[in-house]
Amino acid sequence: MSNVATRFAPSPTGALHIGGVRTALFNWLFSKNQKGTFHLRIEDTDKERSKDEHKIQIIKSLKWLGIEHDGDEYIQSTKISDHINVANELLKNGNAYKCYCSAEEIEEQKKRARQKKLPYIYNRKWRDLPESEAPKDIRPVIRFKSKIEGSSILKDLVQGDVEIDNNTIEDFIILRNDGTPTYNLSATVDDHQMNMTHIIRGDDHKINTFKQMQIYLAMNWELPKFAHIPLIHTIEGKKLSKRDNASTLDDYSKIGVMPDALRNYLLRLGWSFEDKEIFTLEESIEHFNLEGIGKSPSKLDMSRILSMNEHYIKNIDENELYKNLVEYCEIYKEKMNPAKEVKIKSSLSFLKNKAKTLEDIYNNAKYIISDEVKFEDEDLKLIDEKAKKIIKEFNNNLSSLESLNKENLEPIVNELIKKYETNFKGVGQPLRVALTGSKFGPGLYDIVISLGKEEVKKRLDSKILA
RNA sequence: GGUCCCUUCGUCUAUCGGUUAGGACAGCUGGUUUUCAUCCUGCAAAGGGGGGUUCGAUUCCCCCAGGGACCGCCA
Repeated sequence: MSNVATRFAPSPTGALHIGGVRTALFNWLFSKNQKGTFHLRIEDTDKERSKDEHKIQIIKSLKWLGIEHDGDEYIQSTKISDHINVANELLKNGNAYKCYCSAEEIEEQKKRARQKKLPYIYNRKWRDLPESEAPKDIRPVIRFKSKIEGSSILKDLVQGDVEIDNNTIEDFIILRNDGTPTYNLSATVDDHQMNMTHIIRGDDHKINTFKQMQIYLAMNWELPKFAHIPLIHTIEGKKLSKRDNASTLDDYSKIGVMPDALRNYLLRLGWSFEDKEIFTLEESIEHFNLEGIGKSPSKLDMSRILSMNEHYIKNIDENELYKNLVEYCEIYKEKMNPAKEVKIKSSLSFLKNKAKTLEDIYNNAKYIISDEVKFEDEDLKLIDEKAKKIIKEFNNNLSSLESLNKENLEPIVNELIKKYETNFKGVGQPLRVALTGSKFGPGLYDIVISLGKEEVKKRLDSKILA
């Protein structure tokens, strides 16, 4: 095992976001490719918004996708005293200072900056003021003494060298006036304590990285390597946010996108390996690298997700597909009766032909899953007097058959077509509706054969068709 | 507004100075077909603009334009 260690650090404030899923995937793949470890850190220090149920949901979602973290999850809120200790140490070694500015004073500065159309940056008032001048009635925050002169370079594994003037980074707060640490401090201390070697995260963290690098430097800690991956955009080209629909993992699982398909789609969103499109889990681990990550943001494309899913539906082992279907139905539709397993499994070959999602397969298979045929008024209209005769005659002709197969069903249907001077649709559609309650669905012969002679007769004998 | 990042078919992308700019999804033809699909043919579709460097730029450099991210005592 190498010493490569990566992490995914979500805050448990909601359902797992699709952008977060991809970040987790990239971190996980990179560590696995490097024979390293992947860790999960729960950043639950925002007590207001953090919920245990979200944490559980996040872990479950990652597992659903095939991502499991090594070791226990690291709970940030349990490490707060460590963060505070580091803040005090920074205070002691002169890399941080107490700032006694009131909230009003800061607000005033921001307002003035806005008016002058200048960027707001804290004016570093207390950076050099002596403690003796501190007002008694204000509890100070602790600010990091950020570099003013020169510039810093981030050697980013995806973006290359990024240089920024140090004076554009303000003296950011590391400890609030209630004594709690802020994000940049906590994240840095945690990453160091967790011995992270590679920080792979969204582009939106780049400025944070410049702040965090300074903390590493001030503490004399070894710097991890950073890789900032471009964000996922909506079709309009904006950062995908929780407010956008179809932005969480659940949005996809609930319509019947399979984990492997989503994993494969996300893998290829912003990453490529030659012209290869389809990657098994093993292949993705084998080939994943940071070099293959593109620099430009990419848009989420539903039709690609669906066609990827369709590809998996058509190509994976049918036992595997059935497992996915059962799991899906249990969560989002209805629990499948185990007695139907054989029938559904053997019908999968044609049920899946018309499906882009597990939901489609479920809909196609409804006539098997449910013993009762429900009719829509609209469809019932198709069953006119002529249709009833056809159905009856078909039903009678069935009796003479030893077994059901396409070869012996076809002549019966063809004869009916001739006799009633119609086309296949004229015979097939009423029969399909009679047997399944729907105009759409698998081919007629597939339906009849899969139902079996007895069940077909039972359904065609229904009073509603008489 | 400041800082930083990005820019190849509608979308995801390949190309690491010389290609008829390739693939995939979507789209559109045609064929098979038993509705809807599947499947198979084929077609159409791209280097934001302007300067350099070079015998030669999508590729290297600069400028512009457009888009994006960040600018919390949230994470």
